[in-house]
Amino acid sequence: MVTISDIAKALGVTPSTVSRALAGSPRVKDSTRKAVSDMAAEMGYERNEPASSLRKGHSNVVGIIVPRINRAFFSSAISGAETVLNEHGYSVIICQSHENHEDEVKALKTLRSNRVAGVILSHASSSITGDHILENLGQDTIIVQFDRVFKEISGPKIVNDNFHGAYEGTHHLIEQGYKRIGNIAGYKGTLAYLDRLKGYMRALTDMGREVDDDIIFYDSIVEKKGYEAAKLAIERGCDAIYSAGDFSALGAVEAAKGLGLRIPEDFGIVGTANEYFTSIMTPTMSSIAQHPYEIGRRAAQAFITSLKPGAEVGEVVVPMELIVRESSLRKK
Amino acid sequence: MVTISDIAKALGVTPSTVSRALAGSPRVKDSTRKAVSDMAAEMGYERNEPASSLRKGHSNVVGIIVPRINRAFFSSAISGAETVLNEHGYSVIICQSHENHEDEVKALKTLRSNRVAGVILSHASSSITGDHILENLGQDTIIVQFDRVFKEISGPKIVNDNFHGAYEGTHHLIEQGYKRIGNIAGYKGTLAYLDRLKGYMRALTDMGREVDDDIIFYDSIVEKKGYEAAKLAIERGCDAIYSAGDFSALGAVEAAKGLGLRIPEDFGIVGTANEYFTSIMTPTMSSIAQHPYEIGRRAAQAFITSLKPGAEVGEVVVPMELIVRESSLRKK
DNA sequence: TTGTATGCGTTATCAC
DNA sequence: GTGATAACGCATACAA
Repeated sequence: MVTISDIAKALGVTPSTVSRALAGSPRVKDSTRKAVSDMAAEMGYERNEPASSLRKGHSNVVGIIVPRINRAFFSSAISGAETVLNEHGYSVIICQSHENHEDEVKALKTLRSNRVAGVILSHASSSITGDHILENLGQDTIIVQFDRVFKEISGPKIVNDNFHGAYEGTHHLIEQGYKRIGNIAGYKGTLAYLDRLKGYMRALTDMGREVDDDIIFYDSIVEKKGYEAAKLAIERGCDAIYSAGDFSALGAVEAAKGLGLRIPEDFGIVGTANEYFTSIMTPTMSSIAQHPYEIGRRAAQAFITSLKPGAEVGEVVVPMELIVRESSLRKK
Repeated sequence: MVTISDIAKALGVTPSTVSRALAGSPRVKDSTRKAVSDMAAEMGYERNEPASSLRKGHSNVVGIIVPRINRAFFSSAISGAETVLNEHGYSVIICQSHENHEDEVKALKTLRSNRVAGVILSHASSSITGDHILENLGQDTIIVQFDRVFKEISGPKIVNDNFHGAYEGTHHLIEQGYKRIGNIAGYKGTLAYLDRLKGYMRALTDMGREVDDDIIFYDSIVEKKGYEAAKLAIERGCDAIYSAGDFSALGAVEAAKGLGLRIPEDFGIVGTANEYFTSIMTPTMSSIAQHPYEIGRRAAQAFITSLKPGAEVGEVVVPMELIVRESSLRKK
């Protein structure tokens, strides 16, 4: 492995000069810089990152913590973030919390141990507050939150425009002539779901409808729960459902079909996330698309921006987009 | 940040003793070890990984390189690997090659720069040989390949049992009474696809059928290509298709439907990968399931095993599993 | 079983 | 604009 000392010797200068030249310091002659970078290339020099990190007190690595990597939303967000960070010379360490608070704490400790320059995270559903985040990271570690965020932690937050997304989805169902629209609302504690709920409610009241708590179902947005919620909703007179997730919306489709209802004629459904299967199933399902890759990109950009002292990013709201398909299209 | 020196001072011993105690060296008194670990916990000590890595010459990090993170197969594999590696005290750096040879080389350089202990990788489709892998990694870096592997590179290789998977899928179609079975075969250069092709051929010959190159289609296994291939196959008299991918199989479904064929009565289809949508579409699609999470786990275990000098892992073949659904089930 | 001494490769602070 | 020097925190070879 070739070191800066090797380059220095080959060039008859000192390691300090090489280090400065490689770092692009203005305090080094242009010709020297050129000579150094040429020689570095020729000798196949590559910086020893651990040494650099030790000396500088932080690494060129950004940690990303998500509940699970193998979920379309998160893997796309990571993909977007990784692409941007690489362009800026940063690598990415990935940690999964498995929706588990303790694992999340462990991940934070690991990242601090590695002296990461920043952390991009979407917290576990079992993390109720963000205290552990600040406690387990260094003071100068940049924290970027996305999707699931704690308002009380300062710094950039990249989120879906959940309110308007849900608003549009619900509004669309009303426009299509559905009379009584239930809501599969997701976990009560999670901000993203709360915003979707608010959008749903606002759409109802804006259109002169009543909000009825009996047809709002709080729970995990998995297929099975969606099925159960939809059955109850139908019992309670609903002719449509807005679901905060696509999988629960899929469950709702099955419930409606099981009860002999035709979709969209008798029962309308709009889901959220625009999962791939929504465009393939029969009938195809309307859904509110999120843009996870873009969210990941924005999160990484927020990190890069935050590197400059004094720069503030704040909250970035990424639009969602209603994709109308067969499951909610009653009018022609 | 508390260091081993701080602990040493607090305990009246030297840093070396603390270092040894923390590393679990046998050359330290039990009582001392206990005192050290208690004090470390009390003071909230966490190892400075960059310092440790610099000293040791390698880090507690494993690099994973995949074409794209946001593909179900790879994100699941990463998830499995990450889970196992974390249990053994390793972190994971993720790199994407974007199917691009140059990006893959860059990733290897980055990982070497970070002095990773090992690399787990599935190469880009544009990497024809594995030379760059050895060239850009340290001698003692453990290399584990999975899914797409270069035989010429020694070390553990974790692969699907592509041959038997494709064999079973094809065999099943024959058993169901389909007469002329085409093949959407994937890229010609990739070993995994080649093995599927061999399985397909072997099933045909075992059952006394001819292999006809006119109904084997080599190309990317995306929906569009599957559509085109299936149209040709049908023109050429096929009444069934085995596809090396689910998305291309989906294209085949559309082609058959478009030509007025009923599935499975007139046309049978078996895909590969068992993507989520296969169980939701109409008709549901038979597919040969892979087990990416398990493959990731095995890859990580192979790395851990390879840590012990002298231990050899070699090739691990993970079974695939035919999931029969409506698209190929003609007999009752 | 513990202590002493040294160096991993880089960068920052001085001095010139 | 460049050089000398020190220090980041840890792990090991050697000595005791």
